[in-house]
Amino acid sequence: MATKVYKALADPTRRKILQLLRDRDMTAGELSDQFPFARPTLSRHFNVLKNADLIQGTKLGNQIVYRLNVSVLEEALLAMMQAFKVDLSVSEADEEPGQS
Amino acid sequence: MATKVYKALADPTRRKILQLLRDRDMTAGELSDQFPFARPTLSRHFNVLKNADLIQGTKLGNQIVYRLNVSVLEEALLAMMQAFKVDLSVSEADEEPGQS
DNA sequence: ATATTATTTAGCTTGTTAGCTAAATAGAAA
DNA sequence: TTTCTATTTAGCTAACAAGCTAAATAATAT
Repeated sequence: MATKVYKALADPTRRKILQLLRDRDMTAGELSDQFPFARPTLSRHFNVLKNADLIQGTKLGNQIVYRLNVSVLEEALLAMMQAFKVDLSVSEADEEPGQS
Repeated sequence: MATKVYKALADPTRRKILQLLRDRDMTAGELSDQFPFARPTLSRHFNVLKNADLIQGTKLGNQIVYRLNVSVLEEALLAMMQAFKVDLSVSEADEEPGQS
């Protein structure tokens, strides 16, 4: 997975944007209203997320509707787990056999 | 989960350190030898990872042995998945019922 | 005590990031 | 066409991050 994704996730504002989009598509303005920052600031955050391919924007008349790229996010997290060899499977049936 | 962890993961050098420690504990020097950077640079990376509680260092005589905090890493990734409502469970048995 | 080795801390430099305001673009409404 | 609204782009500043070298610390070996 690209460093771009990790970098994109490193900012709390961007993480919250992703979480908001997890629930529904939102326009740039709607998203911006959730934050205490100026619009251009949010606009740049959108751009970072777009460059990481985590969201995509579609022009709809006057405004831009942003949508989460769910599959990209999922694959990113999966790749992360593989990179660190973290196994989050459910069953804990068998213990590692040790000398006892 | 704290922003510290996300920030710590945002740097490729630090990610590689974690991966190396995934296999075995290593001294600061051993780790440094894997990278084309000066020791003090690596030292600061160790510190960032320590502050995120992802690794821990133990003085052993002359040197410092770094060890991965596996459980912290695992919980971090789990929290990440929950934060983004990503479900990586195995079964894909049932499809979402759609109008057809 | 002195020197050697391993590591960190301090201080500097350069590049990046995240905030801001002002200006540009683009579509919708009048 | 003029105005209004939504959003982005441009350009600025301050803070942060990551690299470096030189110096400090701490343990080991001579």
